Amino acid sequence: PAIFLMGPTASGKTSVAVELAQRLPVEIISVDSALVYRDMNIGTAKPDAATLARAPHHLIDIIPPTEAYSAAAFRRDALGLMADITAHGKIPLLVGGTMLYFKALREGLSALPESDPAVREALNAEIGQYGIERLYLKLAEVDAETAARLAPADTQRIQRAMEIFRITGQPMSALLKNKAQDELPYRVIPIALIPSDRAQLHARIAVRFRAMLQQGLVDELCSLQKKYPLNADMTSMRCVGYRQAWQFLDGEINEAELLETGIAATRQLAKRQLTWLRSMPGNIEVDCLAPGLEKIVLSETSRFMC
RNA sequence: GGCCAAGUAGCUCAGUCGGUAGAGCAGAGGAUUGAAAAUCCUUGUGUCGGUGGUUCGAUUCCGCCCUUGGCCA
Repeated sequence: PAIFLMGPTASGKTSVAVELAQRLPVEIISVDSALVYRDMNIGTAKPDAATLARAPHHLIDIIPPTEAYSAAAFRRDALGLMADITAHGKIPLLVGGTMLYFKALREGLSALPESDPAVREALNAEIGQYGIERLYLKLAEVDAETAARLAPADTQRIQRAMEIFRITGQPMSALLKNKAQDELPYRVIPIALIPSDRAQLHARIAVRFRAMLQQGLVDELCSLQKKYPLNADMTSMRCVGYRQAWQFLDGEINEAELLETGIAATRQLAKRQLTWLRSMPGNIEVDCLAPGLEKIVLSETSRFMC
């Protein structure tokens, strides 16, 4: 078996995972595109050292904020770890909020080329000079099917589709047709933490973001900027909280706006995560606001493992 | 106490030369294949502060009242 523990930001995933780790023969793998970054602790709500000592997490602090991770890299890393964990007679417990990673792990990815920094750079320059409209028209010439599927303003996906074409000489839509049927060799127990009351989740998010600012989120970003050659376009710096803190340091927004936009961005993240969860059938849903959440998840998990 | 300004969507505001109103943000729903905490798509009825008056018709014009700023006493 493999346990998937999925939930939006601020739903209490970590405390549930730690509780499970004390009661069951599991090993935790983080499924989170932000926790992979070293030295980004406050804004990512990374479990603290004491928690990590009690319940070690794989795939945390694995790359510097100057690098990029990906769904494919996650799938590769997670499969390797799951094999090791299983070989030692333990059960992998995958915990996190990056639903694309869960999906990639479970359903596999098509044989597409990985991103190429040089091509991406060239495309960025083109977009900067001529705008995304022109790139979209170019995409329509070489891959009408993908262009029809994408919104003309969806910069990131248009850029990726063009990147694939330039690297392989083939349209993305053609490559997607030979879908890799990588059946995940585990019996998945998918548990989704869903709040029964959105307003309560929002309240939690506000409290938590305020606390992050008090803990020194802005200072943390300053140290990051000193330690690494960062810029605002990097994946790590687009993370919720860091992006707004960067704008604050640049003087684009004031402190009140930092608080407001940071909280709003977190709420929007939670909403998108919930949309993902709704679109994934078969999840065992648990109300993350229920008292005794850890115990509920524990009993659900035990029930499905037998 | 007097004068001036403002009171319109959860917030910031626009607008209606009188025919019951619309942007941005927030919120909600959706998409999601190597950047995904990303990137997009869809979605706007609210006693137009209250109350009288003028009018076929008032959120719009007029009177009074209330609230909030500012200025003068």
